[in-house]
Amino acid sequence: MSTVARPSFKEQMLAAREEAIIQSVNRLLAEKGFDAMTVDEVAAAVGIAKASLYKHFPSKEDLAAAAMVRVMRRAQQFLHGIDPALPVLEKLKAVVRWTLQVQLAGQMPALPSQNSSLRAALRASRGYGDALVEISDTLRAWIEAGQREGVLNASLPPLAVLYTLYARACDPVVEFLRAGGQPDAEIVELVVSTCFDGLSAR
Amino acid sequence: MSTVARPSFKEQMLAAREEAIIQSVNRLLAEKGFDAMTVDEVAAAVGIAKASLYKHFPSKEDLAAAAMVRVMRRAQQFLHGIDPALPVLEKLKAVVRWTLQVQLAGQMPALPSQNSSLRAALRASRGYGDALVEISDTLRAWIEAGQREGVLNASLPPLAVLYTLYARACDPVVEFLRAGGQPDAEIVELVVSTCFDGLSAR
DNA sequence: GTCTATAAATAGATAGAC
DNA sequence: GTCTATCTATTTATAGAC
Repeated sequence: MSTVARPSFKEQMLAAREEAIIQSVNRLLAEKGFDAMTVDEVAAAVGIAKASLYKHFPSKEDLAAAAMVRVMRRAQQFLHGIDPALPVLEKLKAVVRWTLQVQLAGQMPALPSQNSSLRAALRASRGYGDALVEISDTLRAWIEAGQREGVLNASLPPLAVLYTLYARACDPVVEFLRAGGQPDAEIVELVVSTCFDGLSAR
Repeated sequence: MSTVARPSFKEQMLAAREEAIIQSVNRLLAEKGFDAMTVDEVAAAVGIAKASLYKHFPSKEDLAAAAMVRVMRRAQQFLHGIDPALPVLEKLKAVVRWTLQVQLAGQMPALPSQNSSLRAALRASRGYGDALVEISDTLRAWIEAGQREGVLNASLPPLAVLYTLYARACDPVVEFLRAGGQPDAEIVELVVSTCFDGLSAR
């Protein structure tokens, strides 16, 4: 189809506009979270009228879901770009480093609170669920390999390891350390270190 | 003063009512966070009219701040009740276990988003700031002792350890693991284990 | 202090012209 | 598609009777 092979000028403009919208939403979701973010703020940040926003996205939930889907796709891209020859431990650390950098860049949307309307929208979103499943499958395979190889603690359920890695992606310790004046590069290494090596002496 | 030595009946009723309010606020803050919590919900949960709430607390921010101050005071009480003879590592693990149990009980208020009106109220609150300082001083002393004794990783800045412990108190991994069907007791031990021993094999 | 009723502001979402 | 103007519901907060 020609629309895939060569998007028309109008389609390119549309896509660019929607990308700009999603970027603003992403930043606001990271700053204040879904509940405190207002559609008026989004419109002001993008520089268009609120009614125009609603021509692109039918609701505030869809707006936020689109931003979260984009983050998930970026994560997928990052996973695909990891050198398969790397040791699994290095792969997993690279993933954590990436999520920390996204956080430090103010681009990691805050977790929606339980029973939020956003949660429902995400569950209904094909793109979000599919990406989450693919990412989880990839990470789980690495985790299980790491446990077989003896580089990861084999007494932990793989699911617990997976969730622990996910939790680092929205770890408030990043915000605490930044407020404490730590440089970004040190924050990344401190969190990677405490995540994989723990607080106890080795 | 007799009001301290023997509170009148009316004062006792007032305190009990305010305690009931704060408990409802605490639960709602844990469930939905400050922004998604409404004063109407609080009034409905307590079973009184909204206007009566405002006779006790002058604003939604004060309502939430009171709940968070109560959590901090509970934490102080827990710290004071820890056996001083325990090894520092056990003291710190006990603190983390306590915060995890508060989370699992649905009693840990969600962190207010940055630049929130609640943040400002907390900064202005004497009770909150004082409790936070006292708790931090106690924990910092234990952390530094642990590093001197060689039971804690001495290459980590004490502040980073402190913030890591604080972050466990609102760690989303608890919610993930619970959704994954783990029993509460296992969640506590998994998080304590990953926090102090890390994900890598030892 | 507790209530009912209401104010005042703001939220998400739409109408309709261009 | 973008805009201005507006609707409707909700939210924080208050007035005023008891």
